[in-house]
Parts: sequence; structure tokens; C-alpha cells
Amino acid sequence: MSKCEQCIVREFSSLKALTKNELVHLSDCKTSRTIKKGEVIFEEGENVNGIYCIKDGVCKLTKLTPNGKDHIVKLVTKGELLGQRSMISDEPVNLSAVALEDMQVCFIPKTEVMGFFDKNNQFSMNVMKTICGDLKDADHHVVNLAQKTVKERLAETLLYLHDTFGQNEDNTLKVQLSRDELASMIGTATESCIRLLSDFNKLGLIELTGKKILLKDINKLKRLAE
Amino acid sequence: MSKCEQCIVREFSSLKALTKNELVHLSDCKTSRTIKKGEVIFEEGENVNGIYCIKDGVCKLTKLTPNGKDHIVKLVTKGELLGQRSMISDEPVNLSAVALEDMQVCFIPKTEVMGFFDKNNQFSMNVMKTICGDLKDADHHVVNLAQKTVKERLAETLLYLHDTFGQNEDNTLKVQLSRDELASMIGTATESCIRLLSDFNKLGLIELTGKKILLKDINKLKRLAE
DNA sequence: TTAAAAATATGACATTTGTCATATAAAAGC
DNA sequence: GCTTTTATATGACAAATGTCATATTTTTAA
Repeated sequence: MSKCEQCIVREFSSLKALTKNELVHLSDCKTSRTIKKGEVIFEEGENVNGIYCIKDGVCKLTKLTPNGKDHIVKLVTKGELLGQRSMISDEPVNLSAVALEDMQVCFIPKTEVMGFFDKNNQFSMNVMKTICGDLKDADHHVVNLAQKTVKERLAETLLYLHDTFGQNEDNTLKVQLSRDELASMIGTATESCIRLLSDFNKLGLIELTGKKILLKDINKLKRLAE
Repeated sequence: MSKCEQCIVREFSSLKALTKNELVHLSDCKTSRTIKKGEVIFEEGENVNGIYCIKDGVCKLTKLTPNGKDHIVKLVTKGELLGQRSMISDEPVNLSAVALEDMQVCFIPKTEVMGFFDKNNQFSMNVMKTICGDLKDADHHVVNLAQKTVKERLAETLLYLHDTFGQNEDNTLKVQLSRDELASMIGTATESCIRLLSDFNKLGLIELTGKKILLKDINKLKRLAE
């Protein structure tokens, strides 16, 4: 089993506050897991009882809408933690997590993490800051959904995917979402999303090659996203 | 100056974890303030450097939209705290706070609160839980905005106002929002909001008397809100 | 108290977005 | 490889929502 000490998650997440001793301890109690693309990590309403460390891969956090579709609330990628909110609130998770690519994750049981909270103030502070960051993002998101048009939201989301998850060698977006998933991220119908992508394509803002999306004119996209 | 020990905020907020000693200390370092309806408590981008305890009244938390209007992200009422997120993130506030009625608030400087974090784990835990609750609400909010119609959102918001802030003796909603504010809460144009209120009125779901709104058929409203 | 300003209300219309139908392309399974 | 299924694409149209104009009511302030 791999040690937590050199793990990428330790480097980038709240876990960076843990001491050597705590990390050794962690290595013993964690369980590693491989998750295939499309597989569900946990489902809305489930009791998770711990947190997941994402060592590799990207997943989507979704919430069921009143009309039975999934809305993508957030994407989470390697180096980040999953399930903190529900662990702290001591509630079932309010979102489902589904892998967008093959993933490597580790699970840390709740009892373990709660121990860190008690003994390591810096760790608590880090977790708090992460959740505060999520809250700020969510506020931003709320205002965008309420006040921007679908076109603006699509442009902004494409730029977000570009900046946050990077590009392949051919400069196309690394995270590959289906049109349906992209639509569910910006909060619109799949057809509207497809149509707007076509428009962007015709305007020379992006280039579509199958599922792959290449951002050709970042500045114009930025102006479109306002 | 009033003591914190018997304050309503202590009873309902994270502060309930504070010890007698901590409360006495708090009474000394806090500053009380009266805020008139319409007055700004703090503005987006400002450095607040502490938290506000709301002893009485209700305020709106707003965020400036790209087209220069305000979007109401959240309402906060007596017993609750204000400014926790930005204090923890050590960032300027991302929302403005404006009084919807006359308010009584106390300000606690950051240094003081950070001291509680260090020494009182239960307090930290309470704050974390509050913010986690806010995050959960925000997620819910995001999905609603993305997937529900304006009509559904209006119905849901009216019910929320009813359940959260109560009614006057004549059963009208206690929190009085202008049509403009209500529109900015549900994320729509003022005219659309007014029109839908008229529709609800004609359908016998609500009754409009000037600014006052009376919910006449809660069950039908619930069905409308889905 | 009265004039001015702001909020509420409503009509007419434009624009945006969603829905349904259908075609084509790509992927999955045998 | 071929068939079946699923994803992408596009047209036609309907529904929802926004915008502008304007009337009316309410509030504010001189």
C-alpha cells in the first residue's frame, strides 16, 4: 500500500497540515480504490462516513432535479477531498459523485478525520477555508445562473474548464464532457447547448472535432462571458 | 452596555459553545450599533475584520451582477452571525449586507473570534457546521435556479419567506420586500415578478394589499413550487 | 399640503430558451 | 462486420421571459 506522505493529495489539500506521525497513522487506516469512468463513488442521500482523497482523475458532483435529471454542481479533481461537508454536518451527502475518467481514490474513515480536528488546529482551519472557498464559489455560481444568459454561461464554463483542468497536446479541453453533461452544468437543455456550441464554432470561437473542444479565441470568449 | 450572556444571538448561533468566562470577555470587547432600514452594514469588497451578531432585524446579502444590478443571495435574521466566511478565508467580504428593517447588531473584532477558534473546539465545530449548512443551501439554490421556472421559484420563495420569517397579526408575510427585491431573489426581471404575483393573486393563491403579501393557499403554492 | 420621485401595474412586442421531430454520426455489443 | 443503441445535430415551433412604453399608485421630501 502506498504511503500518504508523498501523496499529491497531501500536498494540495487540507491534509498538508498533518504531522509525520499523523500521516503514518493515516497510511495504515486508509483504503485505496480504483474507480472506472462512469462509476458512482457515492450517491445523494447515502451515509458516507468519511472522506475521499482524489489521487487521480476527475469526478462530477451532481444533484437530482425535481424533473428527474441530474444537475452538475461542481467538478472535483486530483489533489482534492470529497465528502467533507456531509461529514462535518453529520448528514447524508447531498450530492452524488460520479467518475468522469478512471480514478484513484483513498477513503479515510470519519473517526480518523475527527481525531485530526481535535488535535490539529491548523488542519481544522484548512478544512474551514476550503469549505469557505466552496461557499464563495457557490455564491458566484448562484448569481451567474440567476443573471446571465445561457450563452454567457456556456462561454464562462468553457473558460473555466480550460483554466482549471488544462489541455491535451492538441490544445483541446482535457476534461471531456458530453453535450448533455455540459448542458447540465450550465443549466440548460441539451439541444440549446449543442446549438450554441455550433454557433461558437461558426463564429470561430471554438473548434469541434467529435467530442473534443478546442478554444480558438479565448479573448472573444472572455468578452462573451462578460 | 448589555451583556452577551443573555443575548438571543448566543442562544441560537455558534456562540452557544462559549463558556461564561469567554462571554464576559466578549461583553467587554464587542461594540453595539443600531442600523436603520436601508442602511449598509458592509459592502462587497470591504475588509470587515470581525463578525456581526444580529440581535434584532433582518438584512439582505447581495452581490453585484455583471449588468450592475444587485442579486439577493440570502436573507439573514436575528440570532445569526454575519461575516464568518470572509473572516475565515481572510478575504474581503464577497457580499454586501443591507438592512431590510431597523436592526440591532454587535460587532466582534476578528482577533477575539480567532482566539475562540484556538481554545474552544466546540465553537470551531459550530462555525463549521453553520458554513456547511450555508453551502448545502447554496447547492440547493443553484439547482433551483438552473432547473426551475420563474413561477416555481416565486412560489418556493414565498413559502420560504413564510416559513422562515413568520407572519404579522393579519397573516401577511413579516419580511417586506419590494417587488424589485423579490425579483432579485428569484433571479428575474421586476416586471415578470409583478406579473406573476398578479397571476397568483387572480388564482387565489395569494392576496396583495399594497406591499403586503398574504399566502392564502399554501398547499397549492407548494404544488406549484414542486 | 403639494409637487416630485419612486414603486407598482399592465400592455405590446422581441428575444431567449425549451420541446418535439427527425436526421446523421458515433459508439457499443454481438 | 453488422446491428442496435446512444450521442450529436438541426429545423420548426411553442412557451417562457425580458424589454420598453406608459399608466397608476404610493412614497418622499420640500
